[in-house]
Amino acid sequence: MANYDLKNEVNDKYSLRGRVFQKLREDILSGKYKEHEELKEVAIGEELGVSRTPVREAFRQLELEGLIQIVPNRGAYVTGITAKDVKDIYMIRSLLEGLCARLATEKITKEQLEEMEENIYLADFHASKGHMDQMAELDNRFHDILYEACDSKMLEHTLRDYHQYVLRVRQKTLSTNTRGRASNDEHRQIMEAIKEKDADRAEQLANGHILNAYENMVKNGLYEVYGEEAAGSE
Amino acid sequence: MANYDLKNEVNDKYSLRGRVFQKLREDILSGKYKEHEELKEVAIGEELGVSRTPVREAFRQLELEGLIQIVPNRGAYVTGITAKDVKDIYMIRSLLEGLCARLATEKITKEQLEEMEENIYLADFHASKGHMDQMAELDNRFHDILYEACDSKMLEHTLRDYHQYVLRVRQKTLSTNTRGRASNDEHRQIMEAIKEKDADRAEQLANGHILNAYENMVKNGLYEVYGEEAAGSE
DNA sequence: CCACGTATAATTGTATACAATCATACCGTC
DNA sequence: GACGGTATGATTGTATACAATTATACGTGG
Repeated sequence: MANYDLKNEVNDKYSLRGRVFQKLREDILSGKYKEHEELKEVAIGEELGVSRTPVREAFRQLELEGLIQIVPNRGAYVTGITAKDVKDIYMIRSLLEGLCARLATEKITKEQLEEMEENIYLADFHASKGHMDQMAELDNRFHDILYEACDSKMLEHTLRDYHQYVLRVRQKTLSTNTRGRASNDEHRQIMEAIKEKDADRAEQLANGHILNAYENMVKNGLYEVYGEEAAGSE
Repeated sequence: MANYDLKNEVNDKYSLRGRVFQKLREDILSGKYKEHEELKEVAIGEELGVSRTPVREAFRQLELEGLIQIVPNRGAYVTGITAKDVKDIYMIRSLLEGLCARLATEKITKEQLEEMEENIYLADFHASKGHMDQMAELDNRFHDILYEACDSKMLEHTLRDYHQYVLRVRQKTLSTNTRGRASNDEHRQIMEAIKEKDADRAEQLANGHILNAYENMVKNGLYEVYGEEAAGSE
């Protein structure tokens, strides 16, 4: 559980610790540091041109974010995500995104609804052009809007955490054109339910949307991305 | 999102940082440090007989746990929880404890089931004697068993986080004898559903159990505990 | 050749020194 | 007297020095 004040995300940009934190998070999520790789304080410090102190503090944060694991007097290791973890996260997310959509039905602002509409419209365009990077970007943004719209700091934060967490795995999942289109269609349906103030339907759709994303991911070879361990773990 | 390896809870006992972290968490949860109170690195350090370094690292962790908020170059302040936050947490927990109970129906071990049974039996005894401290303890433990039983590291961790978080507020909520008994009865029902492998019923019961706990809390004056801000915030 | 123990190197844990930032109080000016 | 600026103190941010712990390599004895 982390960082309930989003302002700190801004703050983090202005301290060395914050920059180290963000950099390491990005590098772990992007796969630069692989699972079980050891992160050494001095090495990271030298690479970023800072001393051990901010690095250590960043480590402590990364540990609580679940991205690394610190073994006392030994070191910090990039956390392994098992296939079961991923499955569990999607189960949890399914429920919570449903709740989020339900709450958003009541609380969403006109501006947020408009941005959603634009997002979906744009995604249609990029889908037709096969622009996969933009599709992924828009997909992320759609969910972000939903998280904001539910007007619950707690829920928003939890969902962001999970969403960010699975990005490690998702990576190229959306890169099949068919899923990109289907996903965007589901976004549209969710938006329409919200627009029509049908909270139950919005919840159900958001629920299914996450489960579909998971199904698709499994079908398209999550197991190749997170090789041996993930496949073998359950 | 935090500390996915529970071994670290053990580790924490053996480092200064870990001890500082635990001590501060306890003190915040118990109310020794009140909302918006400023925590100063040197003061805490002197009080615990350690230097600023472990204190700072503990601060970073507490921030990610949502217990304090760090303002750069200013200081660390105990986080305020609004009434809406509490409500949202209970909504989220309701869903997730339901999921947890459902999963536990499949995965629970014989030993866990036995401990549950014992827990409920003991709670009956203490309820009849009016031992409120023991009741609270057993209540916590019941949920812990459930979290373990679902056999999902991710879900277990998330639920623990939230559970711990609301302890700040809950404090004396269980101290009405009537809720203590009712709560334990609900525990029994959940356990029986799990025993009979009725996952749907277990989920539904766990769902309701959390919502009931919330209802009761509101009725019994959450607003007195978390005075002005909590009451005014929504 | 293997097992065990010791020495050494590498790494983390902690303390402290110094730099940067922010709040406060004081003083001068209008 | 009010406003604004500067100086001073307090507090956090960062770097570095030192202590403790752990892993590795080597050598010795069996």
